[in-house]
Parts: sequence; C-alpha cells; structure tokens
Amino acid sequence: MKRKLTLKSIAKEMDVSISTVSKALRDSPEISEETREKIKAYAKLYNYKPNNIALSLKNRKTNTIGVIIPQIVHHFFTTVIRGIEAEARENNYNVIICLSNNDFDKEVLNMELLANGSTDGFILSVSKETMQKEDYHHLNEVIEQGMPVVMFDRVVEGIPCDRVLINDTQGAKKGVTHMIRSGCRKIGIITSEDYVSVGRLRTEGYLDAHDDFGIEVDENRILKLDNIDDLDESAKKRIKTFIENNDLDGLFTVNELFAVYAARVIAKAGKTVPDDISIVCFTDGELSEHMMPSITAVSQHGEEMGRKAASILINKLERPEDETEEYGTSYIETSLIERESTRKLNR
Amino acid sequence: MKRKLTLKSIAKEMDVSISTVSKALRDSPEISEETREKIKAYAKLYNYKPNNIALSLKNRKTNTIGVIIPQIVHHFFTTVIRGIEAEARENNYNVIICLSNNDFDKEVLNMELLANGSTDGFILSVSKETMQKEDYHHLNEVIEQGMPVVMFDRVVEGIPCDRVLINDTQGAKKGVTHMIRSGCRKIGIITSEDYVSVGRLRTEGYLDAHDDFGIEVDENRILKLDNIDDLDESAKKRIKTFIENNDLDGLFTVNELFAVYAARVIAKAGKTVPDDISIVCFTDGELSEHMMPSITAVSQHGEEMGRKAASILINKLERPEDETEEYGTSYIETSLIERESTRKLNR
DNA sequence: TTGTAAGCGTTATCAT
DNA sequence: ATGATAACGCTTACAA
Repeated sequence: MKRKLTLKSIAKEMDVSISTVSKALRDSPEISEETREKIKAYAKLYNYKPNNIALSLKNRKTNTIGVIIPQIVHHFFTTVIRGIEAEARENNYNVIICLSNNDFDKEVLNMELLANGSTDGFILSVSKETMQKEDYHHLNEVIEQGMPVVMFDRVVEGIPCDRVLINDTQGAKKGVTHMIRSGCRKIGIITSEDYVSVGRLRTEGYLDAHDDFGIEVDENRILKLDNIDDLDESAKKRIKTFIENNDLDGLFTVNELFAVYAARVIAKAGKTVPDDISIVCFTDGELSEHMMPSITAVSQHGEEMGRKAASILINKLERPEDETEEYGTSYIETSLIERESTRKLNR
Repeated sequence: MKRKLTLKSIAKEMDVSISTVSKALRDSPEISEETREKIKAYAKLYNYKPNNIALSLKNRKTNTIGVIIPQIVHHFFTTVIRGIEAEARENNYNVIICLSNNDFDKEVLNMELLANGSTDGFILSVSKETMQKEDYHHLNEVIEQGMPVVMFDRVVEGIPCDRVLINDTQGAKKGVTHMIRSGCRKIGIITSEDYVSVGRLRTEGYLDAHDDFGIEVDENRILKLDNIDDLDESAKKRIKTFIENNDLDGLFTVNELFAVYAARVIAKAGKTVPDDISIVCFTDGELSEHMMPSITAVSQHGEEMGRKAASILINKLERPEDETEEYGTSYIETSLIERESTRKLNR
C-alpha cells in the first residue's frame, strides 16, 4: 500500500521546501522554470492530488452543496438531483445528498452534521414531519451561521432564504382545465391535507379551473389524504370508497401512485379510461408513462428546478458577503403531457 | 450573522487555554470538575459542535462512506442506499452519494474527488461504460492507497475488494422455474449482452431452469439488448418484433421496464396475461407492483444488500490494518413475489 | 489542574 | 528563486 502523496512527501523526495512545491504546482512565477517543471513532472508521474479536507479547512470553504430531501424514491427528486449535480459540476461544486425519510429528527441531524464544516450551503425540500411540527430551528440556525439555504418543492414560510417552486396551482389548473375542455363535468381530486403546501396549492388549482368555467364544485369530490408520499392501506381504502361513492367522469390526483391505484379501482368497477372517466396526475414519472393506459400528467420539470436551485445557491456563495440580503421565489413552469388517459381535444 | 463557535473562541471567552476547553468537552479527568462543568455549560448554551473538517484532517479519518452508483432512478438502488444509510448511521458513519450516470469519466471523477480526503472507503456498482471499457485503474488506485472498496450488484473480476451480490442466477432460475411449473413451455427471455454481469448471470439461470426440466431452449427465444438501464426506441422496436415473432407462453425479463413494455405489446396483440402468456421480471419495484395486471417479480432485497455492503466496509475500516487481507463475496438471496402476471401453482 | 506545542495538508505572507 | 512561518480547528503528548 503506497501512502498518498502530500506536498511534504514530495518536498522531501525532491529536496526542496514544502512551499516551493506548493508554489511550483500552482504555477507561481516565483519558482524557476526548471524546478517548476521538475516538480510538476514528478507530481504528475505519481498522480498527486491535493487533499480536499486540508483545502477546506484552510479556505473555510468546502465547495460542496448539501442536498436534503425527504425521499429519493420519487422519480421527481431524482430529476431534481440530476439538475443540481449538473449545475454544481459546471461551477466546480460537489454535491452531498442526505435523505430525511420524511423524518424530522433525521432532517435536523443531517443538517447539523453537514453544517459542521462539510458544506457551504443547503438545498432542501422539508420533510412532512417538519411541516407538521412547524419547528424550523435547524434551518434558522444554519442561516444564522451564514450558510445560505434554498428550499424547493416543499417550502415553508418565514425562513430567510430563497425558494424555487413549481407553479403548483397553475399546473393543477392546466390538468383540470384539460379535462373540462374535453367534456368532463364531474371531476374528482385526490390531494393532501392543507398543511402540505403542494397539496394545498394543487387543490387551489383544481378549484380555480372550475371557477373559470363557472362549474360548481361538489365538496364530496375532494379527497384529502394525510400521507401523500406512499400508498398505504388506509389510503387505498379511502381511495376505493371515494371512487365508488362518486359518479365521476374525471379524476385529478396530486401524485402518480394515487392515479395508478384509482385506475385499478376504476377498472374493477368495470369502467374504462378515458371513455368513462379521464385521469390526470401530477408528476411525470415512470408509472404514468408505462401504465396501460398511460396517464396524462403534469410534468414538474425537476431537472430545471434542480439547476435553478443550485444556480441560486452558488450565486449566493460566490458573492461577497456584504451585499444586501434579498430573498426571492422562482417559479418553474409545468407542462401537460397528454397520454392515453384523457380524451383528445378538438382544436 | 454569528460566527460559528470554535474551541479558540470559547477559550478566549472563558479565559482558559484551548486545550483546557478541548479536554473539558471530552470529559477528561485532567480538568477540575468545576471548570469542566463551566465550560460544558457554556458550550451547550451556545450550541458548540466540533468542526468535522478539522477532525477529519487531524484523525486522517472522515467516518464517511462514498457510494457511487450508476443511476439513482432505479428503485433498487434506492433501497440499497437506504440499507447503507441505516447501517452507516448505526455505526456513526456518514454517507456521500455520487451518481455516475453510467458514464465512465464521471465514475472516475467522482472517485478521485472523494478519494482526496472526503471518504474512508467506497461502496460502488460499476457503470456500464466501465464494464465495456474494462478500465479499472481508478478502482485499483484507491485500493492501492489503502481505501477499502466493496462492490455490489454490478461487479467486475480481478479487483482486490469485497463483493456483495444477489444470487442472480438463482433468482432468474426461481422465476423461470415458477413459469415452467405452471405449465409454460415456450418461455422467452429479454436480457442484456453478456458483458453486463447481471444480464449474463440471469441468462444462465434461465438456461439452468430449462435444463432441470429437460426442456430444450430455442435460441430465438433469447433477446439480448445492450442497454439494460433504459427503454429507448431501439429497445422498444426489438422487443416488439421479438414478441411478435415468437409464439411464447411465458416471458422472463431482467428488469421491470422491459416487462412493462412487453406487456403493452402483448396486450396490443390481443393476448392476455397470464392466460395466454405469463410474465416474470427481475427487480421488485413500483412498476411491477402497480401495473395491471401486476407483475410477478424476483425481489432483490436491496436494503439487505446495502446493509451487508456497509457492514463489510465498516468492518474493514475499523479493523487494524495489519490483519491479513482477505476478500470475499457475499450473496443475498432473492425471493419470488407472486402477482397477477403468472398462474397460480397447485401445490 | 492547566497550559504549551506539534501536527494533520494546505496556502499566503514575509524573510533570505 | 527558495524557504520559514503562521494559520485553518482540533487533539494530545508533554511541561509547568
């Protein structure tokens, strides 16, 4: 096992001082052409790479972005990460990903961990539990210490940080409007309780769309589940009775899983999609794409979102501290991906 | 913005030396009860946390595991990560995840980056491109430098490291055997070219199962695609003609995506699953669970795999260096999850 | 019981 | 043109 090369070991080997080596490798004009080339050749030969940890300590800068997300399972988060990574790499930043599993304690733990020297800033989507508790001390703490934070997707109010959101309301509105235009008049929605921001906003979009067409909304056609991340038994049961007890001709769901399960219930009831009932879901993932019939979806453009979040964060990090602190909210537009679960519009 | 507390700042504030603070916080008996309590109280009040970077540099140990995987998109990798994280946390290790996107250069880059002080060891599944190139210099390099490596799922031979595999051959055999037992005699397989280890092994299992029952295998019933990670247009086309040109009564695929697309082709051809043709796929993910009909799958037990890989790695990391180096391969058993795409067996 | 100093691997400043 | 030294934040012999 050969030990990793350090400036020290190179210096010793070549019989010069550590600082000479350092300068030579950084192409300092202080060092003579000759020694410079000699040292660089040696370093290259033995594949010297500076120790990142030492650099971080020295520079008080890690060039690393910490990403904290509830669950990686979701295709959406995957695409966001891809965007973050791409943007980060282009700007010479690294990315550390931590999963909170929708668990408040884990979110806090991860942040504290990364905040202790491992990252320069954070990109996060807060966990469901955190939203319920409304305890944001961990966020405020890192911000107090000068680490910028960018929240995306699941954001909370009252924190001094930037935000990147998809236009949830508008996205839902697009989806529901599409169904109304195609003739649906009894559209149901499966969404989350209002404390989850994305659920609340998407419900709003659903209402807006109806409003625009002057269609009255039947409260019975709104199903609010408390767990929007998985499809557990209780959710299944509630979706089943919801579908069975409502004579719907359209259904909007805030995620793929609900749509897929609803499709199953609908099929069992002997109805067909989209002839008897249309379906549109939020999030464009693998499920909606591959189901039979495939499901029309509101695409969240996760990659773009990730890029945006990273670019905002990096900007803050590179900027001299003294500039006036201003926080903004950026919106990423959604787009409707028409598939087999909705009727074609005549335009 | 309050600057983060350091030993130095505490020392200054409390008018003692840095080492006194350090010792007090680490409960050294050298320090008097009184000062110790005083210092600890102060640290607690102002929420002192040691700087990880400094600790890493000092200890030449980061307590961090680097995980490098081709794509996080796959539900399987998600579960593996969960396992790694769980095991790591229990042993006081952190996890850094990097995606290679199946790209050789990115795999190399990520490893070099993390190897320069950020991690103590690696857990990785090598990218497709790396397998094709058969260029493993980056792996050998980090191992040379004394960083242990554990490969999982997609492994290559000839590298001095531990391996965690699922029993691919046996898993495929289980799936195919199940179909044979249920009466299928013309079973096709959609797999990968042999240079992807998992594809090769699963093809073997397919052959083994036939062998056991003395059924001859028709070469035409084996479709080897080169990209096993996505379902691109060329793959779709080849699957389509494969299904159409073979009169199959059973189909085994090495991933979910292929099974799902095949199901679509089968449905279009007017055949039904499982009455006309049974389907079993490798990997137990969201797709196979939610499709209609749901697809019988060989579950890979990713979480267990992740735990195992992490535990092996941590073990190596904690063990005194001088012990004899021995590398082993652990196998994770698969299990068959029966769903709607196969006929029930009478037992 | 407390403090001093060296060292982890770098870089930057200031000698020589 | 080259080298010594201090510093980043921490731990730990070793002195006092």
